[in-house]
Amino acid sequence: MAKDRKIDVVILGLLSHEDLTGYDIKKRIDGAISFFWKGSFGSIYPALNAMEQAGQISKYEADDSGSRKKILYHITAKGTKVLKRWLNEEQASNELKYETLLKLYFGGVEAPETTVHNIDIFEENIKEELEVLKMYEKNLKKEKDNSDHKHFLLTVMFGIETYEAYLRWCVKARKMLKN
Amino acid sequence: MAKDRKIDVVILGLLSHEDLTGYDIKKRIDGAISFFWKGSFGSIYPALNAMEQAGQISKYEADDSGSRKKILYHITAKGTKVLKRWLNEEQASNELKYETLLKLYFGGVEAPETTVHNIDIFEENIKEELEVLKMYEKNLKKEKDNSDHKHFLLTVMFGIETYEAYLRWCVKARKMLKN
DNA sequence: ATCAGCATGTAAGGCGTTACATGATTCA
DNA sequence: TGAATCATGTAACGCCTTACATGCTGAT
Repeated sequence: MAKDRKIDVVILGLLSHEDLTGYDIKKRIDGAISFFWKGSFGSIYPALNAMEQAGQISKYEADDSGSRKKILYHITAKGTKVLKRWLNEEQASNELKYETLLKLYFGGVEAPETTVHNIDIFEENIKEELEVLKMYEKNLKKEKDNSDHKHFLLTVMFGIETYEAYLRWCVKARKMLKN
Repeated sequence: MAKDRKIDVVILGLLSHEDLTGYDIKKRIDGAISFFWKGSFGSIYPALNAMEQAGQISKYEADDSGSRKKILYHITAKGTKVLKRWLNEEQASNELKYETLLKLYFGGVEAPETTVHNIDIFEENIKEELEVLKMYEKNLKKEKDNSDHKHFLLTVMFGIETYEAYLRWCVKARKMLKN
């Protein structure tokens, strides 16, 4: 794996469940993963080529009843090893980049209403995202508990727990700003 | 401000309170801000030059009782305008990049103990950081409540609220993984 | 004397986004 | 017929980190 290119393990992780096209991978990333990780086509396709060169994944064209070209990727034994090695590494970088908090921190140079307004917007967005996560949770709880679903559910629960904490904080913060 | 270079507003925000050297700015970023924003010398010094060229900040050498060179930066009226404009922009990018959650999401390919171990490590780190935040909170609550301290306190409270949510989740998650 | 911390900066290079370019298929 | 979605990729460019380079100051 290229030193710090984490998109690699995202791809390997997704391919460990099923063969996918680059386009599929993008869709998966935009789904339940999106709240803690992002990825664009501009990073996915080059990574797929590099990883195939490195022998971590293999590609084949879908013999899908004629029609258009569609390149499916499959994880190799080498790729699985890379994925497992990463899972067993202790260090993990966890970073928050919250512009809302930055605006809050420096909010003293403007009127309190400005800060309150920024909190309102943040709250709106979080409420929307929370709804989405709760929908994911509902769907995951319906399914029979195989090992993978349990893991997916845990990340969703993480999201719900933290977003609810955010919302509690919004209420407190507004109260404090209005004295 | 260069289109997406957010370090600019961090610098402007810090300079809106007091004149600082590049080195000071780095220290401030590594303090209470660090849990929701990062910045290195390699981004700070070039940004300072660019912003001075743009007239958002001005520099002068400290006439500080002889001794070594020390360049202090001061925010200009133009810089203040940029800062305020940013504070009043509605859009704000808030992103989480949590490798721990990625490892959790793909944890199904390894033994549950691996995932539990990753959660343990995460929990340890959060506990440590929570202690630091609580110390900040204690200090901020001691100080007389001027407008700035209120804003600083709110970001710290955000951190505490979310970190406590993380810790609650850790307990739940471990329980679920051990059945 | 030596080491940690103060202080400023540059260079290389990686990562990733946005925008562009292209074209097929499906559905209304 | 036209729009949305499927599908693959490239190019330009910007941001930022890491590592390097340099030297002073203050404390032990």
